[in-house]
Amino acid sequence: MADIMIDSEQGTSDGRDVTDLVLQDILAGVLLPGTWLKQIDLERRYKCTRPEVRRALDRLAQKRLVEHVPNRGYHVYEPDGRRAREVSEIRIILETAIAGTIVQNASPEDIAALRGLAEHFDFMVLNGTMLELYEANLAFHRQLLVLGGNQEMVDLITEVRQRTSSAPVSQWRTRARVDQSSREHHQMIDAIEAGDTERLKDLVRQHILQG
Amino acid sequence: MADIMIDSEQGTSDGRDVTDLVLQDILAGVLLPGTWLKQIDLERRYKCTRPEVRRALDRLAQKRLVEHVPNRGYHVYEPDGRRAREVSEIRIILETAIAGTIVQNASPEDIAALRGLAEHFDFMVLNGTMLELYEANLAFHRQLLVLGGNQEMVDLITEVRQRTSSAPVSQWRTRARVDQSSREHHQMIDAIEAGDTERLKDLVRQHILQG
DNA sequence: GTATCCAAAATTGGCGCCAATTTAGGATAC
DNA sequence: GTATCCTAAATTGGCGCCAATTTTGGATAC
Repeated sequence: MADIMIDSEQGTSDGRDVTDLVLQDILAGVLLPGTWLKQIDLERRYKCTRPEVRRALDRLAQKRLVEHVPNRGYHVYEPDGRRAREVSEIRIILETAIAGTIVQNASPEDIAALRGLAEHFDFMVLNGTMLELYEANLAFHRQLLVLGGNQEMVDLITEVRQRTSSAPVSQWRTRARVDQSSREHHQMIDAIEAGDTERLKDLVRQHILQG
Repeated sequence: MADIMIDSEQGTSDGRDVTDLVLQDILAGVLLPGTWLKQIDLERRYKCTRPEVRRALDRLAQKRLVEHVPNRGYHVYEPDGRRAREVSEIRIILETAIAGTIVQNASPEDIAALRGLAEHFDFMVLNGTMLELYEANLAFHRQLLVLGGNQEMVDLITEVRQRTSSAPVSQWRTRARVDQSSREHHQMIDAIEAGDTERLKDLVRQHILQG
């Protein structure tokens, strides 16, 4: 079993549990696809106990972000093109289906809030870490989806996005890709403001397929 | 904490893990909404160890079928009308979105297989336990969804259906409801055979809203 | 240099145990 | 009869430990 030494360490004292911390490191590209996650290494890395590590790994395995191999341990799943395509298809279906409701529901305050989040993303492009960028993107999209009025769908899409290793490092490989994401956020808001459901659908579709 | 004595017991020797067994009992209405699931009771019921119980409960909590209350334990979630409606909406969106692909992809062999599963459901109406009926229904719907060509969606919908306490006992309260489900299965197959996508969509919508 | 074997080291898996917390029931007061 | 308090019993939470399994690296043979 390959022995990957992990340098930086984070404790669990900030109220986030180990599952979140491991997930962050997967999404940030620190724990690369294929990496074996040794329980004793994770204990040291995240300054936590073995049972906490085990629970986190089991949860991530249930979400299929990591795979459990009995007696050998857990490793980060390799990217799977089929899964990524299928997830994108699901997202397009769901997110375009609620476009009309979003347009209908959006108040001026909602639109202002979305603008704020889109601008926060822009700020993070220039000033933030990759993870901060990812979280700003997620915050924007959650806020957008909330306008669809189906909380289960918001949670489901948020969760489904994590199912593939569409880590930030692979999602935004170039500055041009990041800038396109940024433009599309603003264009989505414009479409909502203009009450243009079809335009919003097109933008959502394009945005998801870009990633 | 209410003390619910559970009579029947099942071991884990048949290869299914405790998570599945608990889930079955929730779906079968044996473990009712609101029931506190005491770890030591589950150990006895399923003839397994505490760590196995804990893992199962954590997994079910992650799926939001049970709620974890720190230091008090886990209880089965009460039915939530909002969640059930939202889940139905999600299912309608997804399952009607792939209706066209299902119609396109279905070979005569596929249609025959679906007929077999629909007939199996009919058989279970007359001869099976509630749980067997539930599983026959699930098998039919999975097979139907597989024709949509998106494996992630099949798994997702299967999982999402479990998110609400749409237990068999509540889904099919009357024989009339069961019979309607049975008729609709066959009508869906007829629509697929006839290449009638719109008809299939209507039936899927009606079927989901009925439950 | 490559293949095989073996023993030590490393790691996983899971059990037992007990501290921490909650519940239940009896005693007491009003 | 109801409310409050207290204590024992019950239960949860989590740690330590060690058996089981795998990996690693050195020795040996070809």
